Amino acid sequence: MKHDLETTIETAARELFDTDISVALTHPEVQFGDYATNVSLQLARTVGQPPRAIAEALAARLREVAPDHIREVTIAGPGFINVTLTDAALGRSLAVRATKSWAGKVVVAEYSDPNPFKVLHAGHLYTSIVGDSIANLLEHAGATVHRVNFGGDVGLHVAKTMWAILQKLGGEHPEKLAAIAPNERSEWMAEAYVAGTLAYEDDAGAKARIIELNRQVYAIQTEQDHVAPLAQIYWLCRGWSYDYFDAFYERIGTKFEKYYPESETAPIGLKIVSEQLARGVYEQSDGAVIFDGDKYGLHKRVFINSQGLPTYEAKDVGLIMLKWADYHFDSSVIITGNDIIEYMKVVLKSVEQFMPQLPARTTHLTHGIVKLAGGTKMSSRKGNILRAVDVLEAAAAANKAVTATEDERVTLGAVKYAFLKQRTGGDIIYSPTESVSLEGNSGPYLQYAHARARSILRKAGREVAGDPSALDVDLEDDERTFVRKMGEYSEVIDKAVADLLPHVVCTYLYELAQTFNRFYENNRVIDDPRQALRLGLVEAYAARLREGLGLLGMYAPEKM
RNA sequence: GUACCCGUAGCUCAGCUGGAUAGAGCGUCGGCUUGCGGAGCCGAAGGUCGUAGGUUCAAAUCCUAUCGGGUACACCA
Repeated sequence: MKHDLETTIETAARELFDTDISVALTHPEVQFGDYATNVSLQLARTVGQPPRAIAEALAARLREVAPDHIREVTIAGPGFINVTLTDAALGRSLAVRATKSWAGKVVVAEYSDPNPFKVLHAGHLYTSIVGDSIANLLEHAGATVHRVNFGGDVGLHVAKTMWAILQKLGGEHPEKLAAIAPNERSEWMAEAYVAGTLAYEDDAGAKARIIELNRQVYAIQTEQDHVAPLAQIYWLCRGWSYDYFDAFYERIGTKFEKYYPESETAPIGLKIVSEQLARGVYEQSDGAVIFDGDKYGLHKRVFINSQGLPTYEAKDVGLIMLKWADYHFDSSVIITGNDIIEYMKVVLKSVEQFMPQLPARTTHLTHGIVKLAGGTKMSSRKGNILRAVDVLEAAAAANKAVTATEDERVTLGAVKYAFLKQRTGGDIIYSPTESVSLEGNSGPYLQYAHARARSILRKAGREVAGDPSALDVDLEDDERTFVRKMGEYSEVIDKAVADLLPHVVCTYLYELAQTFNRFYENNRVIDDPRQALRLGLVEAYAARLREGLGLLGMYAPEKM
């Protein structure tokens, strides 16, 4: 309907004024109608007529063309054209589905990216939730999405943790690891990382040993050594980290089909960068291999250090190659923090020099960091971080205090919604007491709204629901406002998918629930003469809430 | 220093491919329950959209400058 109207106006503009203009209808405030456009204001200059005159001419044409869809066309203000649909046409808008704009496309979505041997902090929770929702949006639009994860199972952070582990064990004694209970492992390793990092900074002897351990860990990987005591400790603790990640992802309801450890991408990156060094893409500088981004308005970065070890840059080159080999994707979406925007530009620019189709298919989406209210900055280095579990537990405590229930699916919904309702890109201010609120514009508000709608349908019984998209009665004002809001659903989803912005869904669902709550405050559904119609509307409403919450990775409860 | 991002109500944020009186939530104050789920609904107070110019019939939205905050800029990830 919307698209038809836009085309109609564009055609009319061409015929009446011999001019091409792209029309994008908007939803004005209810008082003005269902759709509005300001094309006549835009055309006034080129056409050389007053905007209201242009509007009148276009309005007249609209009235002729679609009398069965349009109830009224009015001109308002300086020259806005406002269109009010017939109730039947408005009802038909409920049957419109979101566009399958990604149908048939293969997408690799990389997000979360925690490092083994380190703790999962609030930022990982945030990036995982955002990434999961974006992947959901792509899937909903028809894409085949492969969710993958990238992390450093080699590197200095591993060596730091390993150093402290050796201290704790009193040497290379892998057998002593059996004494660590499974539920204590992640905490035990997190402590080791903090201790190792402090030692690296404060103790020259420890620093030298850690650097040596770093080299040894690389060697364990390249030689696939599973026998030496140090190697046994490494593989066991590495496994603990992945177990810990899997448990966390299961808890928050996301799942990856593949981890790409840096140990796998590093040798490939090293090989590719070395090959392309010979072809002049990369160059030698002070003993290292760099890419000179200055030529492209970017900056220089080291891909292979002067010891011949691949840096993160080369590992990322290897990752791109592996993803391509594994999936031959139409699109690769990488979701990370803002801090690596410039870094990623350099890496992609370098790959563009020898495989231009890969960067062309890659989209780097970024988000801000999670800040504690009050401006405290978190550092896993110092150990004064807000861990992912801390956020979940603070939310659980808030939920319990308000509702006396402990449904983790509701708690998780509160956290996810609190993070997702803000536009991706900026920093998130997290306050344990306020951010994860259970009222107002919050996850539980929407979950409660769904439970409430389902409750109405349950109470009414199964025989009553009709198909509101085929309604043949005139709508009352409150009903009409409600239907109109529901009719926007597919447009909103299309927009969220086009921009890959989950908060668009959040904003809409909240407005939708508010619209229903206002309707429900003043109108009966059950035992009303208009029960059949209204139950149909409630059913359509509940379906939208459920689907929309699903896109956000949120559970839509029947009761709560 | 260079580049990029951000500055909208007391707080946290929508709105930003220019358009009709700048919207929510929280907080504050005041109402609604002998009714299908009150985690709800209604109302009030609260804003020079950082500042100054510019473009335009029209600027929170585009351009320039400036102030403030953040991030990134060679062997960490």
